Parts: sequence; C-alpha cells; structure tokens
Amino acid sequence: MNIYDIAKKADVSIATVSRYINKSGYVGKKTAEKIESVISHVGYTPSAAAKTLSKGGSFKLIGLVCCNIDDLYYAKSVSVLEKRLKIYGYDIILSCTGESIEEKETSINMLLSKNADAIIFIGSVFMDGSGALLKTAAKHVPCFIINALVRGENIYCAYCDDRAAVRETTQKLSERGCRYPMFLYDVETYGSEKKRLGFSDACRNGHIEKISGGFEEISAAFGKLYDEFAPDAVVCSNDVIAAAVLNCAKKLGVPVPEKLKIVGHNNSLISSCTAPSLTSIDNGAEELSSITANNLLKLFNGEKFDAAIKIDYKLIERESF
Amino acid sequence: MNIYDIAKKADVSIATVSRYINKSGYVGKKTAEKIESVISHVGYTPSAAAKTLSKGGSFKLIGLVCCNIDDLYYAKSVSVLEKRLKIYGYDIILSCTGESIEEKETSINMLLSKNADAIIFIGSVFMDGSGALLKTAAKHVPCFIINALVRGENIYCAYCDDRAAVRETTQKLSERGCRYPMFLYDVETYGSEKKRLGFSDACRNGHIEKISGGFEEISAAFGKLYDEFAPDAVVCSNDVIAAAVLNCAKKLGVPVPEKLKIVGHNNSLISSCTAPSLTSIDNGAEELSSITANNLLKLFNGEKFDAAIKIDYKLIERESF
DNA sequence: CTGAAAGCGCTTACAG
DNA sequence: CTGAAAGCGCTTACAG
Repeated sequence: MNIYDIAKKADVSIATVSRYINKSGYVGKKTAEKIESVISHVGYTPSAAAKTLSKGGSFKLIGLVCCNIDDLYYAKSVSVLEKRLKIYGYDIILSCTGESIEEKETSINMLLSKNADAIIFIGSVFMDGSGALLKTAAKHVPCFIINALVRGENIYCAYCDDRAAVRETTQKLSERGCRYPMFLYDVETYGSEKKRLGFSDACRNGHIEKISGGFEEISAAFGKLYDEFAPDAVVCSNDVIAAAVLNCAKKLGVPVPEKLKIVGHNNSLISSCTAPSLTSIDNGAEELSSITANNLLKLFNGEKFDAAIKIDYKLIERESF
Repeated sequence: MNIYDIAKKADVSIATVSRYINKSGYVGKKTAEKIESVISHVGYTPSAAAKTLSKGGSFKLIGLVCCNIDDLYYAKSVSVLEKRLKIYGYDIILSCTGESIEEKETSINMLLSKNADAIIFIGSVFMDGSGALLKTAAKHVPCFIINALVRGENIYCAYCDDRAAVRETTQKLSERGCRYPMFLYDVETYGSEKKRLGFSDACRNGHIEKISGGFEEISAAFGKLYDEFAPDAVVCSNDVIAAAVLNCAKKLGVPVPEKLKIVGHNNSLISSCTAPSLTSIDNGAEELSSITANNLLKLFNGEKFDAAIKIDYKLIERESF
C-alpha cells in the first residue's frame, strides 16, 4: 500500500495526499476528509526510505554501542542518552558487541550501513588498538566515546580520571591505617588498566589480582586470596566484585570495615543493597552520558564545544570503608 | 558523495560501481581496482534509504519498547533479544517510554514512522486499556509482548503465570508456619495486579501494601509497616523491595528468616548480593525473551507458532525463606 | 486549492 | 565485462 494506492482510492493526486499527510500546504476540507477516510480504512504507513531519500535528510538514528547492556553501568548510560536524544527526534540503535574485536567491527559496520548519524561508544572497552577502531569509524561518521581519552578527527570524548580516583582512594585507605591493600579487577581493558595504575601510584607493594566469573566464583576466589595475602583493604574495579568480597568476608567471619575495608566502583544499586553497604567510587556515568548527548546535539547544530571533557569522580562513602 | 560521484571519478558507470560494491555480477580486475581506489580515498557510504527503496525490502529494524532500561529485569530482556535478532541481520531501535500513556504513544509512533518491521513490548506495563495500545500498533506491524496475555490480530505473546507463582509461594510460606504474610509492590500495573491476586488467592487476610521510592525510602516505609502489622513473611513484587525490607529488618534486629521470611521477584543479581541472600521468584525473563525472538523469526519465515505461550515460574530458594 | 513532473540515490534486468 | 534506462515511493517547486 503506497501513496499511489491512496491517491487512486481517494481520487486525488499523490501530491495532495502528501500535503495532507504532512500538513504541508493547502488541502480542501472535502478532499482532506476523503483522504482521511481512505487512510484510516487501509492502514497506510508511508515509506521511511522514500521519504528520507526525497527529503534528503537522514533517518535521525544514533548508534549506541556497548559491550553488554545487561550491566547496570552501561544500562544507566544508555538510559540517559536515549532520554536526551529522543527529545530532538533521534532514535537509538542499540548494538551490544561483547568483547571480541570481530564483534565490535561487525556492529560498527551494521551501524554504518544503516546510515547512523553518529556512533556513541560506551566504555573504555572500545579503545582497542589505542583507538584504531574508533578512528576507522570516525572516517564515516562523528564518533563519541564515554570514559576514555582519544584524540582524533571527528572523535569526541568525555571521561573521568579513574587513575586519580583509585590513587586518591587508596591513599585515603592508607591514611586510615590500612597496610596491606589489594586491587581486584575482572577484565583487561583500557579502563581497568587506568585503575590499576592508580593503585600502583598509591602503593608500590600492594597486590593486584585478576578475578572473574559469577558472583559465587568471585567470592570463592577471594577466599583463597585472603588466605594467602590477608589484605586489610580491597579496592575493586566494580561493585559486583566488591559485593562478592564482602560476601566472602562474612563467611570467613572477618568484620567489615574493622578488619577489612572494601571499596567498589560505579556506585550502582548494588552498593546500597549489601550490609554493610558498600563505599563506592562514582565515576559519573550519568554526567558523562549527559555531556555526550549535549555535545552531539551541539555538533549537529554547528555549535562549538571541547572535543575532550574530563569530569571529577566522587567517593561515595558508606559503611564498608 | 554519492554513487554518481564515485562513478565519475573512477570513469565508469554507476551500474558498475553498484556491482562492485555489492559483489553482484562481473567487474573487471582493472575496473575494480580503480573503483576501490576512489572509494578508499573519498570515504563513500552508500545511502541506506536509496538502497532500501530500490531493493524493495525493509531496513531490518525491530522496535524494542520498555519503560525503563535502567532496570536489571528489562535490561536482561533487551540483551537476550538483541543478541538473538542480530544474528539474522536485524538491528534494534530501543525506545524507553516511562509510564505515561502519552510517552508510550509517542514511542510507538516514532517506531512506526521509521518503518520498524515489528515491535516488541517488554513487560506488562504496556497493557494500558486492556491492550488498546497494542491493538492500535498491531494494525501497522506485528506486535509481540513479553509477560502479558493479549489476544488479537497480529499480536503475539509469551508470559509467565505470575498469579500462580505468588499464590503457590505464599502457600508454601504458610506451610512453613507463617501466619501474618504481607505483600509489597511499587507500581500499579497489569503484572503487579496479577501478583496481588495470587497473594489474595492464597490468604484472604494478608496485608497488601503499596510502597515506593528509592532504596532508603522503601526501607524506612517498611519500618512503619512492621511496627503496625508485625508480619512474619513478606512477598515482594521485585528484588529491590525485598532487599530494602531485608535492610530494614536488620536495622530493627529482626532475624531473617527465623522471625521474618522474605521473598523477592525476578531473581536478579541483587538477590545474590544481600546477606542473607534472597529467595526470589524467577519468572523467566530470559526464556520469555528468547521465545519471543524465535517467534518473531518464525513469523518472518512464514512458519507456524502459538500466538500465546505460557511458561512456568521457578522459585529460587536462598537464605531469606 | 490541486496536479504534472522532476528529482532524491540506489539496483537490476536488458542489450551489447 | 560494461552501460543506458527504468523503477522504487516519496517531496516539492511550479503552473494553473
């Protein structure tokens, strides 16, 4: 069912049908009624492809790529971006890539082939090859990345200084008497590397351990680490790890925060749900997302803005510190 | 930069450029090299609108609508759907509506105007007006709804019997000696109504209370309810409420599960993170999403399938029961 | 107030 | 192996 069918049934020209549908230009009352009646009977939906092609604009589609939407941190970011961009008529194509470089490339190609107006990469996981992935995509469309610093033509970023956040938090821990701090992370990314560096900045002799798997596995794995190293403070690269550490501590009968202080990362819902609640480093996912959305809008409006924006972290102190 | 520009620069016809780009038909080696060289220099991206229009297919875009992606339950569902549909070349337009009927309608209209091939509604929140919203949308494209039963032309659903889940769980609670059960929910939806009915089925005299707000607010609000009604079991419509109840119980010094049994809903990450961990009703978000994706694919392949599929809930027993 | 016609940027038989 | 031309379904000056 296309505009010709409608025009024929209403006994008018396609130009008139188009004018009526888009409320662009005069349409006589009787004519309008005829057209309306035909459309409501047959359920016509105009072709977006034809419309876009003839009007010469874009589909107003923004690609959002994250490695895993089933993660509170990314979900929050997507939520903020979607809300903000929608106001200006942009829809969101969400692509979840997983962590392999092939999946990431496939996602980008799909987005490009659907003519996304821009791509927003959520998270430092997209820094593969020092940003090579981004730079390739940026040849076709403007690219925005959340939480990593990349310089390049057509690339814009907003990030939080995770290294400083972990450094200063670890220092605070030592001021409060912790002598055997440990840093725990789960995936090797640009972001977790920054955090590890921050930890090393603050204490040369602390242990850094990679720990991964589901909640129970992490909890069990920490049990072994505790036996071996007896840390009195643990800084974690996210809240789930922190919750698992807390869980293990309780099983072992180690009082938190008296004998073991725990700090999570991301200040997610989880940090309030545990008992004791978790002190957590908030790197401003919402603020970063909101800045990114604004920058994108500015770009399309021809306004000026900084290609790289850095924000401050916040240490949200709760009971585990 | 369009196919004419490329053709001119490469000194060939647009037909040849098209054949080269799509690898459809013969292109001489020398010609191919010329074209390749031009394209790699100028960074050409073909127009998806023109391509779709001339090929006569669709954009392969599926609308996903949920009221809030910043919620583990919906995020999980979106995650499963995206993964599965991507395999078949479908991209996802994610639209988060909030709860008002106007926002929902706006979302649907946007999706329709972008010619989504189908719309998947995640959650019973979209049952407004006994499904009137769905029925309107279904006049234009196939509609799928997760976790509600709706019958109608072009409407397909997969759901879990929440009423039975709550009824049977509440009965189990009474078998274990609970005499003063309470049901807590936060929003009035088709889904929470089913749960409340299930609770009433099992115990005529139990208290049903609406409780809402952030984690701390819910926790505080439960404190008052506890003072007034002294329940010995609480069934919650989601895990966050359950975690807040648990939090409050600890503050009040009420031992869980000895003096107070708590059951959450959705079996989310949160239910493992608390201590004691939360028993939770799992209504199969992943399974429902996966069934929905399969049905959608079947529909487009012309295969037969049931328009309404019901799955069983699972009670995941942990420490709070 | 309405219609004929050109044009948007591709694909694809068809002819050579 | 390559090109001319029609056609996809709209919008929009332009003429009336």
